Amino acid sequence: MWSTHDMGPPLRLTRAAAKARTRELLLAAAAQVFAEHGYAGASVDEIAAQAGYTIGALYSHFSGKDELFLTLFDLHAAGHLRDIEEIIRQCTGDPDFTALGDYLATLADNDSCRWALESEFRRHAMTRPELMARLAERRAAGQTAIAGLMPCRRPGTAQCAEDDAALVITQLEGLILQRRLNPASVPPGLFAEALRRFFPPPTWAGGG
Amino acid sequence: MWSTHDMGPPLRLTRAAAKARTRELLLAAAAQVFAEHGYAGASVDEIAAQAGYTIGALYSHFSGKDELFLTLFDLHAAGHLRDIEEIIRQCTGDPDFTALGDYLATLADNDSCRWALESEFRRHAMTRPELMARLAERRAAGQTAIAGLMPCRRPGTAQCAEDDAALVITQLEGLILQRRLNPASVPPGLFAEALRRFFPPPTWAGGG
DNA sequence: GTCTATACAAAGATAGAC
DNA sequence: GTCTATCTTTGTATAGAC
Repeated sequence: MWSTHDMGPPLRLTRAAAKARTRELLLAAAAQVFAEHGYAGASVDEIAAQAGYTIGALYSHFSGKDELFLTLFDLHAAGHLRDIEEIIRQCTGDPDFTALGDYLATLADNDSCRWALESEFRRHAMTRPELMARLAERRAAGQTAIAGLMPCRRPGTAQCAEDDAALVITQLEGLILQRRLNPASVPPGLFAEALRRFFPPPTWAGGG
Repeated sequence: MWSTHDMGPPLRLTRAAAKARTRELLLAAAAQVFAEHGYAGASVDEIAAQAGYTIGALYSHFSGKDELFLTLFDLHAAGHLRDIEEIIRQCTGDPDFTALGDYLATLADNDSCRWALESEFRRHAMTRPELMARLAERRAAGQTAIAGLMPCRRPGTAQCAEDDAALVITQLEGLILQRRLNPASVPPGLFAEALRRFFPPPTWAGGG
């Protein structure tokens, strides 16, 4: 036995690791609560409780509600970029976008709180210039990454690829959000259909 | 003189009209405040003050914050449908969508509070099944209206037009929201470009 | 590092005066 | 129909015990 009390094995977590774990739990809980109630409607009390702690613990990790929110705001920028990289990876070897369409539908269906949270970020940013700039910046980065994939309609103009990338991103994002509201209206095949419009196959399928 | 006091002309508004006017002022103020702070962050006090009244007046017109929000929610559904009708009207006689593109850009630029409010409606609906159903229903109506315009890729299937309409709506809406975040990334011409992808011209412009 | 207790402020809603 | 005053709840943040 390791101890006089029935504690099981000594926690293998170092103090630093334990602290980091608490922080992660708080952030995950915050994501859920902010997604459900919005920034103002979320109470730090509920966030702490959702994570299995009390406000005291929360305030020892974050200066307050605002820092918690801004931390999530930036964390989700990273997640957004990872998604785009995954989408780009799946583009190769999936000429008719069936697999990628399924992936995007799954992306919409999982993480129920994620898209509500993104909507809250957007609304919040819309009335706060400094957040709006940060959001625009992160979206521009994603757009440039997608632009590298675009077949250029009018070769020679880089702007053309950027414009097309903006179309792809807003189209896919719009479809994801619509699928969350009404899954039947956006079957996985519709994602593929949308993508085929932007990335036409190298060979023409003459109807007949 | 009309009165012993310096009141100016007797208000031409009937009592019913005056009441309706107060109601409209309160609704307009509520739209602004909900857009800026979200549902939970908006205080009925600020809404009333913004309209030029106090809470007492507000509560004589609405049962509370929730009824105010839901009334706006349904009012904006009507505005949404009017937009779509206007878009459809502009489609005729605008073969390359230049005018319609400008119109959509203007739609994004005006009513700064409107799109923040729509984002709030969406986020709110995402975690409330009954609101989600109402929102999905109103969007389905708009989609069907657009579907009537679609050239059918695979004639004979009505589902095809509905699918294409879903693509058009999510694309344009996504562009409008992106333009609000960063106008430079979505010039008016990009709306036109997007529309041309869905409504190809009857004659092919052979590159050359 | 986490919890309990608490100070302090803000907001939703109601009652009654005018 | 609108305003003022008030009740009550909720929530942020802090202080101090362990």
